[in-house]
Amino acid sequence: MATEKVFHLGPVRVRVNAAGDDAAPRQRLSRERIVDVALAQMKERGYEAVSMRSIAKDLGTGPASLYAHVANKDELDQLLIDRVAGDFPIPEPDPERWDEQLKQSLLDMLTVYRAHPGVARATLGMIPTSPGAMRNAEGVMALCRAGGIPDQLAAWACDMFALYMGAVAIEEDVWRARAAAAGEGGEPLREEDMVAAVHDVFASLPADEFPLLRSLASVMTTGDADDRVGFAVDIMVEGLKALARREA
Amino acid sequence: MATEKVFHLGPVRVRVNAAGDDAAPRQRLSRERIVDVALAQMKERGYEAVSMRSIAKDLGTGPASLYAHVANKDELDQLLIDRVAGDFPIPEPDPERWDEQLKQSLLDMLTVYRAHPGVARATLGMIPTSPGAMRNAEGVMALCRAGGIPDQLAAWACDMFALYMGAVAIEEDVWRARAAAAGEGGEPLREEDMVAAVHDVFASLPADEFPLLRSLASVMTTGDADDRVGFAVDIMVEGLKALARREA
DNA sequence: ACCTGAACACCGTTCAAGT
DNA sequence: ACCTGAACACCGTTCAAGT
Repeated sequence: MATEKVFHLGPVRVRVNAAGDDAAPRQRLSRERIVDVALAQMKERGYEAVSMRSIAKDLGTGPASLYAHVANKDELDQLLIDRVAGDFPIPEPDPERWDEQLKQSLLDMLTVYRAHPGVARATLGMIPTSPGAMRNAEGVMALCRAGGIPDQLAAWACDMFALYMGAVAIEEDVWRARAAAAGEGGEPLREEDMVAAVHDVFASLPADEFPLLRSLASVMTTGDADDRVGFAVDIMVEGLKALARREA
Repeated sequence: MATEKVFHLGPVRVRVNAAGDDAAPRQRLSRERIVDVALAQMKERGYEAVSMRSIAKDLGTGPASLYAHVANKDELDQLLIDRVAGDFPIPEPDPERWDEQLKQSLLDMLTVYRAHPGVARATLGMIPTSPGAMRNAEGVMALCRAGGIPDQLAAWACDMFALYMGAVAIEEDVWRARAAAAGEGGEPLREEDMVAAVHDVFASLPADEFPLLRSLASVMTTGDADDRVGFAVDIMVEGLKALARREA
């Protein structure tokens, strides 16, 4: 509609992205702009809220227009992953402290996911062939080599690491979305309230059938997300070392 | 419509579930029957394919009718989990072989999920307060106690185990759904073909940026689902033992 | 109390038509 | 080649009305 050839319409030159545009900046569409909008919407309102239609609306067009640039929503999800996975940092392996480096790499994965809420959900069931995911896997394999981990163990560990860290990110995402949805018609529910609620569920379990959970209610609900993830990362890396020792 | 009071309509007694009914057995609705149909549909066609509407159709009614028995789809998902989680077997802890028992328990979780395809998807982001999940957690805690694992480690391990095993089940589910969808208009794609495809992706990576993945293409794609899960279970339990030793 | 039809506000995707 | 409007076949949920 608005082409670049329209000049001299009045006293001022018409600019395509004039500030008065009602949230519909008419540039040419592109995969890049579609991905930009999708990521922005996910960050703002969560994975579920992003649709072909919502993206199109923010771009000032209809959903059909997107299909000239992406085959379908699966491909769009793949593009989001590609974009985000490029942020994974990979360290130079140091045989003296490869295990600490590996733990840090895993935590970095989560940091990247957290910086792009919603994207982790798109990874479920995707075979991770994106360049970013590949670089990450190459980095993990290199660290394992530096630590003398047999290749087969390292390969399977790669798979496990990606699946677990992705699952954590997805779970956090679902939680955030739920909390936001609950807060839509009132104040958003606070994390400590939910923890307290879970604690009470444990504490009020029947003592005969659930003696441990009941008496350990506090222990079961101790620690925040970072504590739990830190523990899981420890378990995975220490477990990997233990298996490698056993194999040798 | 069809009530139990309709007798003597002809030579034979009218039975509510007469074989001639066109897939619409009109009994009274109930949470139980709704859950039955939902599970059956998930097993048949995967999580994505079951909706309030598809369930209602199989029950011979409209979607609105379901809302007299379940508050919404989230609650229905919770009911599915409750039903399935009841199948988790829990062993009597034996301090001599608690670790092997724990590994078996984790594999059992996956077996139950596999017997009810789609249900694992419903667990994402649910706080596992269902009786079945509770029994499972109690069982894991008891095994950890038998193994002398400190309570706090055991509690966090519970969380990690559930998240990882759920993630595996979900991933398998997504894969199955994708394979089935691809096979809708042709032959369903075989597992070995997909593995071969992934192998080729690794093998054709640029050698300068991905030396390890490229040369280890075979190692990266070795092993079936059970190999990978068995390895992960080993890592988690051995890692837990290692952390417990370090703490002592 | 339980069930229903019709409606509301959404989806992803396709397709003929426009420029 | 790129974009569009309109349509198709779906969603979850609500609500007034029926029995």
